[in-house]
Amino acid sequence: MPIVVDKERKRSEILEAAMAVFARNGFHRSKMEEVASEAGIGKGTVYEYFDSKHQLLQALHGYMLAKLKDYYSEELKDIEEPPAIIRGFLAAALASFRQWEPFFYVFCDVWAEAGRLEQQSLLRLQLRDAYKSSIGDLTLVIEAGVAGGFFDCEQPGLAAEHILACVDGLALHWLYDPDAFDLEQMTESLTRTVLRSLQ
Amino acid sequence: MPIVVDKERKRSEILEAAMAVFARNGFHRSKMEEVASEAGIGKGTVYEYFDSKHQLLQALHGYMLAKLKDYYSEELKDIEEPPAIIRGFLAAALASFRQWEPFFYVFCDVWAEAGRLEQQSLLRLQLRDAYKSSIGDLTLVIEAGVAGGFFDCEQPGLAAEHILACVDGLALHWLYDPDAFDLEQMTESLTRTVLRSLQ
DNA sequence: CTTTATATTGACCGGTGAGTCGGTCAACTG
DNA sequence: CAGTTGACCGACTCACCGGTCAATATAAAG
Repeated sequence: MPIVVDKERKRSEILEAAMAVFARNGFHRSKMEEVASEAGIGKGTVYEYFDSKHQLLQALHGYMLAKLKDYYSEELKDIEEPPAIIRGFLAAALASFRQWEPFFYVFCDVWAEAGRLEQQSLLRLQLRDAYKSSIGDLTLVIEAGVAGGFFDCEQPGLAAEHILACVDGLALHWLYDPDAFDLEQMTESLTRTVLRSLQ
Repeated sequence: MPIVVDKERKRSEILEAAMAVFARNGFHRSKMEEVASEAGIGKGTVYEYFDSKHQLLQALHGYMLAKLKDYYSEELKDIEEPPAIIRGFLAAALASFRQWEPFFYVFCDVWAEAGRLEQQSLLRLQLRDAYKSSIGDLTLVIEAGVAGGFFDCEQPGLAAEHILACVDGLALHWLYDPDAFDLEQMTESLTRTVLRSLQ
């Protein structure tokens, strides 16, 4: 057996490179050539790891979702009370805009892309699963808050959707006008608005 | 003078065709050829009216913003009380998802595109202006509500941003999972959430 | 009908970039 | 060392599409 390579490691390197390039130029303007050179390898090698440009985007999306999920788990792991979890979630979400900026550029491409694909395309399924799972988690937190007497909310599932939509919408705004966006102030005021809407 | 054509009318026809095609395929996958045939004219003619594909997108974006603005004015023109205006705005916004679906597909492309352009590019400026103007209008409504004793809100500007972000985020979700989206129920619950957050 | 100014067109050009493939080389084996 | 395997590469192919422009069509004017 010749040459032992850490396939998994190189795969990640390509994904990181793709993230940087896609975030910079947008998916459609990015060339596989550039992804390769960003990763410090030849174009042909990229095709050893991914079948096509589209499949690279899918893989990248999955990779990003997993990373984001880990990030949230880490940020929220020691928090117990529902209001504090909501507060922590919003703070983590908005903080992630700055810290993981490239993610959101790519997400925006994925959103635009996914809407045009078959209902059953992997990208769409990934998006839906991630969305449903976030909604589910948030809903549980709100329900716990209601049970604990912290909140008053008749439809926790819908409230969760509103909260998530708000965060996604703010991410969108951040992308095209980051300078007009005061993250600290926004975090504080958003927390107040959300908690107030849950009473 | 030979051949008199209604330039303005044909321009609109091309814009409507572009909207349909861009919404269907996404901006980057759309061909100028297809826009032309959708409009029932030759490719060359499109270039009599627009300098380039990118400029066509810019023009389309301006056209869409103007239409949306008219739509909102019309929907809200006879409403006086701030809570009713908020209610009407949310209803109109969500209803527009279904009614003007192609708009939002194109908006998503514009969002993804604009983030990669120069700060001073027309597309970004258009987006910013539209956003600021919507925020301004909403802020005035909230302030009027506070003055009239309907609302209690310390930072109307930020509350307005939250509301708009929520609507944009829901639009995004609608795009990739329209079936999971119950517009009527969402309108009602969103109105309740928003009004409650304003007390 | 001829002239003239304008409107329209689509064949064509040139640049581009996704994906391929034959060749190279490093590492391991016996 | 000779042989084998498979990771890596980048020059190449080829379909594609944005944009151009010479040719054509149209309609008003004379």
